[in-house]
Amino acid sequence: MKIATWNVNSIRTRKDQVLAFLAEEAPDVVGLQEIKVTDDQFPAAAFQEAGYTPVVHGQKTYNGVAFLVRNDALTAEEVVRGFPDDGDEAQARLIAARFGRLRLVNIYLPNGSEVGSEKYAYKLDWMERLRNWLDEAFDPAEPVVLVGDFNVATEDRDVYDPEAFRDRVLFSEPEKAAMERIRQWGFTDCFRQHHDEAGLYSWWDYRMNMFRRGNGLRIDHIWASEPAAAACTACDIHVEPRRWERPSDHAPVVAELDL
DNA sequence: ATGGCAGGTACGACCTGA
Repeated sequence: MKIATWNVNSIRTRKDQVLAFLAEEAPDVVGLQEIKVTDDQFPAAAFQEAGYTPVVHGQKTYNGVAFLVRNDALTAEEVVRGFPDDGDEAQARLIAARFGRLRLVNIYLPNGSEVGSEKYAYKLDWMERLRNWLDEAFDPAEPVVLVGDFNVATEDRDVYDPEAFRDRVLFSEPEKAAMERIRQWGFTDCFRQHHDEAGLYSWWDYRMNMFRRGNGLRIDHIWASEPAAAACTACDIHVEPRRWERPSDHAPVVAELDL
């Protein structure tokens, strides 16, 4: 099973790029983040024509997550949109579904804005809620995969200038500790099963030619529970789409699982 | 210390991202 995750920074703007990615990679399922549309505004017909069914948890202007599910491979069952205690006004940042034996969770973790800000507190709280919900809803002895834009870089080798980011948002100690607590639910970072090098990134700021200069962060992740991690034969960041015209600032991450 | 680029909203200037 080929699983991908991609923060597209608007599905309407990135529709053709996502279609090109589907045509090239033929993933079985893709977790999208920052679709920035309500469910009814998602360009579903174009993806259906390409053989993929969108399963959407949308929101106007900000956030929004979705799966694209290859019709001839998988069907989404037991779809979950948001945390069980989310109110009607909640930000659309989580969608989960069962695909056969596999439970797949797709998240757009809050950015946090600035250490010490209200949004930063919201981020840390959201991470704690995620861990608590994982405890309630899933069993780490089963195949569970968590994908998405985590908005946290966990190690120095995932940051182009660790000293500049030290104690700043995306790389602060409380964020890393909250991330570690989620990992301890029972996850392994699929990417680090297959790559040890520093300097492999999934996001580059649009400004200051950061991509051309090779200055990025690895904040988009595919984490797997023990049985899913044991089945992971490859995990790679696809840098090419970041070179395309009008790119997302994030690159897709792709994992192959022998499930 | 700040803004730098990009998308959305709504059509002018601001909010958010990371």
